[in-house]
Amino acid sequence: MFPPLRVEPTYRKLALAIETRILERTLRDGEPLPTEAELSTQFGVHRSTVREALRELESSGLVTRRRGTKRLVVTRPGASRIADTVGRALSLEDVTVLEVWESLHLVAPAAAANGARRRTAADLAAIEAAYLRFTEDSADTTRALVHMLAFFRAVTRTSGNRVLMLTLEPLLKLMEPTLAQMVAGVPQARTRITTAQRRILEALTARDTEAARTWMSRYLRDFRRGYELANISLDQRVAWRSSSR
Amino acid sequence: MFPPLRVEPTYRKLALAIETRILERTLRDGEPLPTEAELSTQFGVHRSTVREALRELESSGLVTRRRGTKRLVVTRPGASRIADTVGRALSLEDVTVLEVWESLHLVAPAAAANGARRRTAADLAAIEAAYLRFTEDSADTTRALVHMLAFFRAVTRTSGNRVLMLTLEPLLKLMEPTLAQMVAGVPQARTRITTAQRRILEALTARDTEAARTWMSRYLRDFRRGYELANISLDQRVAWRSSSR
DNA sequence: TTCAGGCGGATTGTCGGACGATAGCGACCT
DNA sequence: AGGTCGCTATCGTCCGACAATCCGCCTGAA
Repeated sequence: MFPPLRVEPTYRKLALAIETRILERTLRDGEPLPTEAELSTQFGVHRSTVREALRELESSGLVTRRRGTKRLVVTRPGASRIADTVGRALSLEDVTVLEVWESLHLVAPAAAANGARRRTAADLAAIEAAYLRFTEDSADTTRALVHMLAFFRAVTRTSGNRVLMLTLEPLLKLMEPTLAQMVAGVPQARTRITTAQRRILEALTARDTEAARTWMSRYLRDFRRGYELANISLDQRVAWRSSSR
Repeated sequence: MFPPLRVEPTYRKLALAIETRILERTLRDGEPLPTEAELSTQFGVHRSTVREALRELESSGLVTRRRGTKRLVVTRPGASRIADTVGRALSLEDVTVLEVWESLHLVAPAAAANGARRRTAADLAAIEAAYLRFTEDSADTTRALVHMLAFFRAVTRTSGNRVLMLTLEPLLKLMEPTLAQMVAGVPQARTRITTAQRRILEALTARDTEAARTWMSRYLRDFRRGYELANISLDQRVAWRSSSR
């Protein structure tokens, strides 16, 4: 018996070849890719084929085009791109708000606890900045939302674990719409959020692991309570709008 | 002041248009995409342009080609594709084994605890199957590894949280190489793994939330210990080989 | 010297068309 | 009914062209 031999089309081989170069750092972050014509002659294939390969790489975020520029440059697929990919996948799986909330409730308190040990002064400053911005802008739901998310990110960053950060991002993006609904619909939410954020900040400042964990957990449980008050079902599927990027 | 207007190339608009149709379920999972020529005339663009858009969708896993077939069909980007994407990103971020281990140590025990409440008989059967296969094949490192991962997946599935499952997958993929090294290098690992897996299985059977959490946590701490014994540094970057898929 | 502006070449985006390979499908034969 | 053959549609790749525009260079003015 022979293994089913699979013939990959040229554009895929090409994409894989370039991807490999990027993964092994032969092509490094920020470096411009060769021009299409150059790749075309180097690999001995037609430019159309090269372009198909490039679209593949572009879509996976390994190369991007800086705004208003022509050449493609090598990039690392950042958190926001991953969030898009994962968010889309989760939304297609009909994942519910509850599942996302559960996951957030798993990640964030742990991150906070970790952060309480490792946080630096700079970390604290970033968190406080987000906190302050929230208190200032809490009237405007849209802005408030942005600052809430920033708070989560800042706290998670203190954990020093990039996997957590990358995991967090899609969760936030998926929570965003319902969260906005909740904040808009529950007047008392803003003060509760402020309190919780302050407590978390204090705990991190004091390097109090357990307090950080507890308050973050409480914070998130409050979300859940807010959902009930705002009459938002946790069983609804997460919303998703594909970002044009 | 005008907002910097961004002109998207046609292939991107096209990809976005089709993606939208998929996201909103106008094009459903399993359905074949129209042919390139058809799309070309429908959208009034050249076939090359269509193809570039298709490569983009293909790369993001929204459409795939079944083996030995011509037409592209609409698909949901499954766990393994997400794992690829995330794994690649993490590896490019120079994430360390420790960070991945930490994340796994965060997700898996929680999943087990959740699972202890919700697990069905079928879940248990799946877990036991993985467990038994491991005990049988534990001599062969490669096979043993596969069964270990299957065990994780099965346990996580009981949590009923698809976000966790999707989160787990890249972690496992990233742990795999070092895990293999560890299992191969530490003889006593196999019995310890067997014990831990049995305990976890028992806890899930008994619906004992805390025992499930504890044993899963212990199991993972054992990994860490095994790493030390096998002289594998937790500070090394995770390995990654791009899968041709 | 330095900076604004203008010019030309290089590069990308899109198009028209062509052609071989082969998957899919139906007709045909047994 | 089951299997085989051959046609056609569709994909993969290529050739070449052309407009838009980004980029770098050169020039002229302050």
